Amino acid sequence: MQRKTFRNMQCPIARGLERVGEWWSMLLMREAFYGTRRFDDFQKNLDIAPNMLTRRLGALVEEGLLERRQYSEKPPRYEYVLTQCGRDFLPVLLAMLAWGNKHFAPEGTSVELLDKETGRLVEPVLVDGGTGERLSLKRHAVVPGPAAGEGMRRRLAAAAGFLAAAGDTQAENEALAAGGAS
Amino acid sequence: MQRKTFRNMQCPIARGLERVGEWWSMLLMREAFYGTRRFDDFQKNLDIAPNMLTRRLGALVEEGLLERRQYSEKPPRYEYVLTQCGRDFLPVLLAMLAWGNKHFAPEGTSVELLDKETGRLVEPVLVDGGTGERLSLKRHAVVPGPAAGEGMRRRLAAAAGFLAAAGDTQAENEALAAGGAS
DNA sequence: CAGTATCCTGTCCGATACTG
DNA sequence: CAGTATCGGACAGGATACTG
Repeated sequence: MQRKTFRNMQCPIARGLERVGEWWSMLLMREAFYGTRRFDDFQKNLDIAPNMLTRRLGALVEEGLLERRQYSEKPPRYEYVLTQCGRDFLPVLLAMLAWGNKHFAPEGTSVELLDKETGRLVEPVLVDGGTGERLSLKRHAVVPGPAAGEGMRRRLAAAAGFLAAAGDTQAENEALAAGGAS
Repeated sequence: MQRKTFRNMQCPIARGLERVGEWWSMLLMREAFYGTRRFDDFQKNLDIAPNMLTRRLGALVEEGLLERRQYSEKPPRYEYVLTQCGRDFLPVLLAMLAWGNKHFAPEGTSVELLDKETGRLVEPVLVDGGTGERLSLKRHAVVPGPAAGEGMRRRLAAAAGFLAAAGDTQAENEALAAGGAS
């Protein structure tokens, strides 16, 4: 019973983790966004063993993040391209990128986001698409959705109380808004 | 030599993964944001074995995401609270939440984000804090930073070419902007 | 309540060799 | 070029018992 399966859990984060929780999965996704499509390129760029690559690639295909597409008849050749679901994963990657840059690059950043129009560096921030407001613990809360079970409702009720309270303190107040490099 | 260490890699995503890549780490962080501070509460809420909890909690403390704080003299009692670095991780969690809700909740969502002022659901979106523009493959690019080595520069040069090209296609054009539930 | 101490197992991952 | 086939090791994770 090595690992519990999170699939049946209500938490969307756990469900997401179920698909990209393996060590290589997110790195493979990063590569896919960099434009890598071929087995061989994945292997060279990531320095991953071929059998592992086969497994992870296969898993991502099965989960619907990548699509295995034949691009040559003879010899038969396949490439791996992002599906819509896979493309929607990009924000997670960019949030990770921002976080990594902010906290784990003491000697300076190696990868950055650039606004090609202004030529300035991008500061990735999470906002509400509807209002444009930065997500903040003061204004926003985590609430149960329509499919939430009884247990989840109780959990979130407790959490909501905390989040509201936390919003009152200055430190935690700012926390939610800060997405990346200050 | 079980797993390669990503610590020395230039990629900020890999570096981040090094801290929260274990299965339980992100779930522990989620719990911390829900307000869980005590060992026992983590255990009950996550249904995790106590030895594993000790290990993961200790790792997160060591990585600087959590702080172990004594809140009682006698008997000595400790609690685990988010550090600044830990709080800055929230955007990643929320991006995951949005992605999970969008793609892996066929029977409806169980956890949602609410704007307490308007009473409307939040649509988490990643934007450039400077310009307020949604991140898009058309307008934004990944570029090497000051600390990028030669290898990284070459990699990103190739990637930038692809991303620019991808920005021309409609599907991939929209992809970057969509953070969560449409 | 907040862990520590053991023991066990699954599997993630690495290394290497081989194929159409 | 794009994988498949084996083999092994390390460790994440589980179960359970025990302590101040």
